[in-house]
Amino acid sequence: MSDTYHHGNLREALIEAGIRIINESGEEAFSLRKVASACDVSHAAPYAHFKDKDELIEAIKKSVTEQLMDEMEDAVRSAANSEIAIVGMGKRYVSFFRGNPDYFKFLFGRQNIIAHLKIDEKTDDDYPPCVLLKETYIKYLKENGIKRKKKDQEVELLKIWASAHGLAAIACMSGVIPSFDWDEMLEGDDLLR
Amino acid sequence: MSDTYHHGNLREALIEAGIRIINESGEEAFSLRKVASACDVSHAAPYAHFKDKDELIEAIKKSVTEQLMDEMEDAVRSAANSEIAIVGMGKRYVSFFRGNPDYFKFLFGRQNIIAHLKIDEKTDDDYPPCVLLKETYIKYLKENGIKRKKKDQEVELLKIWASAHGLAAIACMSGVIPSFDWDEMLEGDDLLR
DNA sequence: GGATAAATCTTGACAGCGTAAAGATATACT
DNA sequence: AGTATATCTTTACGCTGTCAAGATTTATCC
Repeated sequence: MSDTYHHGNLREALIEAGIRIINESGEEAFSLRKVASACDVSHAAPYAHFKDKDELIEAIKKSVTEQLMDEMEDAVRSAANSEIAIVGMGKRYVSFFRGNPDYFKFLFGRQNIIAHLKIDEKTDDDYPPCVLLKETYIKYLKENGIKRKKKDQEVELLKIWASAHGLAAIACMSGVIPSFDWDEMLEGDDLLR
Repeated sequence: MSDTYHHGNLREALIEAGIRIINESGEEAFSLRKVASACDVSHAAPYAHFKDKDELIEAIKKSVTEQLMDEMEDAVRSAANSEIAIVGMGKRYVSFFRGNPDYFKFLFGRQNIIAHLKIDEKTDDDYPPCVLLKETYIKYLKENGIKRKKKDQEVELLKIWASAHGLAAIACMSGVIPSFDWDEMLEGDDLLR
C-alpha cells in the first residue's frame, strides 16, 4: 500500500471532481462523501485540505469564476473600442451562463455572490467581472472625453451590471421564455443599450 | 389524547412555521423535522400533507410570492398613470427584497424561479410579478398611443424585468456596495429608466 | 347509531450526510 | 536515523429525508 496511500494532488482532484458532479447532476447531488469516493479516497480525507464542506465549495466557486473571467477578458481583448467592449462583456456574461445554467445556480444560489473572496469588507468591486467592467467603463469615459459625477458613474455601472446579471438569472433560473430567441438577441445590438 | 391527536390545520401551520424558521435562521436551518417539531407534531406527520420536503418548500414559495404580489399591486394602485406604475413596480420589487434578503435567497437560490407553479410548459409569464408588469406595460402603450412590434415589446419587457431582478439580486446576494445609497436611489427617478 | 372507509398522526427503522477523534502511514526535516 | 508533520483510514455520533406499519380520529354510508 505504499503506492496509493498518498494521492499526491488530492486538493485539485477534489475540486475537479466536484465540478464534474455539479455539471453532470447539479449541486443537490454534491456531497463531500461522493467527491471523496470519486477520488478513490476515504470519506474523511478531504478534511486534510479543507476545513469543512463550505471551504471546498468556495474553492470550486473560485475555479468557476476564473473560467468566466477568461471569457470576459477575451471579449474585452477582441473589442475594437471600450464601448463595444462593455456591450461585449455583457453579452459574454449572459451567454456564458446560458451555456452553463448549472454554474449560475451553483454560484448564485443560496450563498453570497462573492463569498469565496476572503475579504473583510466585501464590496461588489471584489466580484471579478465587476472589476473588469468598471475598468472598461472608466476607460470608455476617458476615450470619449466624457465627464461624470462619481454618483452618476456608480448608478450607470450598477444599471449595466444589473441588466447583464438579471438577464443571466432569467435565462438560467426560470423556465426560459419559449418564444424568445436569445441567440439572435445576443448577436444583435439590442442588449444592454 | 382525544384532544390533540389531530392538529386541525397542520398544513397551514407547517407553512407558517417554515417561513418563520427561514426568516429567523435562513434556509440552511430549515428541515422537515424542525418544522414538524415547531408544530408539536411527530417528524413524519408532514407526509400526510406534502409528498416530500420539496412540496412543502414550493408551498412556502407560493406563500412568499403572494406577499410580494400584494406589494406590487399596491404600487400599481397608487400610481397616477401606467408609466409611473411601471417604475413603481420596479422600485417596489427591489425594496421588497432589500427588506427581506432571505426571501430572495430562498425564492431564487438553487431552485427554479417558478417551480411552484404547476404548469407543464413554464414561461416567465407564469411568474406573477411578470404578468402584472406585462399587463401594465401593455396598458402604458395603449394609454400613450404607442405602437410596437411584438418582438420589440418582448425585448423592452425583458430589459425592465432584468434590471429590477438584477438589482434585487445584487442587493440581496452580494456584499452590498457600502458607499451606495439605495434608499435615495429608490426614491429618485434614476431606477429603471 | 353503528360499521366501515378514509384521513391524519405516531413509532420505528434505514441509508446517507457532515464532522470529530484516534490511529495508521507516508513524507519532510534536522 | 529519528522525529515531527502532513496525509489518509477507521470508527463513531447525531442529524437528515423517507418509508412502512400501526394507532387514532374524522367522515361516510346504510
